[in-house]
Amino acid sequence: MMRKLDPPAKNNPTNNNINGASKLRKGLWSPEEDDKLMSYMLRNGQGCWSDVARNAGLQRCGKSCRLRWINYLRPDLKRGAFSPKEEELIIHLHSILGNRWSQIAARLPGRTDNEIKNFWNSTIKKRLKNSSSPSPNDSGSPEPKVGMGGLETLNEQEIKTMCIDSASSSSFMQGLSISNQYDLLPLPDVSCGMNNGLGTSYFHEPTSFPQVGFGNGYYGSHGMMMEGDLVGGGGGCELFVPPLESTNIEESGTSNNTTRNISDPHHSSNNDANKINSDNAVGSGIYWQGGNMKMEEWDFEDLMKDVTSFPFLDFQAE
DNA sequence: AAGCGTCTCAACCGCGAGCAC
DNA sequence: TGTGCTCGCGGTTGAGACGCT
Repeated sequence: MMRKLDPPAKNNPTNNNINGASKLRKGLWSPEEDDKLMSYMLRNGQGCWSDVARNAGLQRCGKSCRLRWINYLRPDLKRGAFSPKEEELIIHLHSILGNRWSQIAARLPGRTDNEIKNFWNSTIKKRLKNSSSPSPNDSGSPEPKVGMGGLETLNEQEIKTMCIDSASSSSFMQGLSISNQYDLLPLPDVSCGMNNGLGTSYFHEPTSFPQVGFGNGYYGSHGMMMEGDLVGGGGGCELFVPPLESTNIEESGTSNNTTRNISDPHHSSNNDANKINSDNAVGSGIYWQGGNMKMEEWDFEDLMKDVTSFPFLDFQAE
């Protein structure tokens, strides 16, 4: 459902202050603002959001720009209703993760945490409430419970495919960020994703993102950096299974202190770019979903250990 | 057609974490 | 160590769409 733009000065009093340097706009975004933000992001990629707001000529706070980009403008966003499979996956992931919407969104291609949160609160929550089996986790506690989401209707391959899609989608910003920061560098080699047989299932929507290379999102100085298991045969990168955030960094890499969030402007929007690449080139670096690697690895991993009936979890960190 | 209640979802708010100085 | 800045997250709000009477 698309909203109309705010009527002038009704619910958006700051509209009248659009020319006031100290007054920031609030409320719905106009198409012009969207254009500004979109073109800025396409040209420059993600950096410090307050700089984005300033440099793009927007009378918005950086936070608002970030939200708008992430939830609406990002080219890899999928639009439209949730498919039954997505729904099932959401239910299941929620049963594991609780209200960790960003974690759930990381596993759904082209979906945002906000979108999933809204969907849950408006649709699933109600449905589960009305059904005979109440929500397993309405309280938000990540208490592991399995088998209530009907996920058994998904076969293993379907689930894996969904997660693969998720990997490409959720790591979009990394590719964007890096390619921007490395303006002087060649575009990341995304041949793995784009030219090497990953096919349409990898990219839900063909992107029209001209200058920004992204694919699997795991880039290193030699083209890509991947963490997780490659499954399937031939072609090298035919299927990429993203690691769950619970992946144990120490176990996966050769170093436990080289992990860096490359989408983090504090780390990546400066001349360290090359250093990041070289420091973390293939073999040691693990980049996954904007630095969420640290996110409560302990408890999520514990939780995941308890979940045995969910096929796609088989490929989680060992 | 009008009124009203419900639903959806974009956007805001507040908080905590990480980082630089 | 303290302070300030920025980011990211989850919770909440509220306008508009929708459906029912």
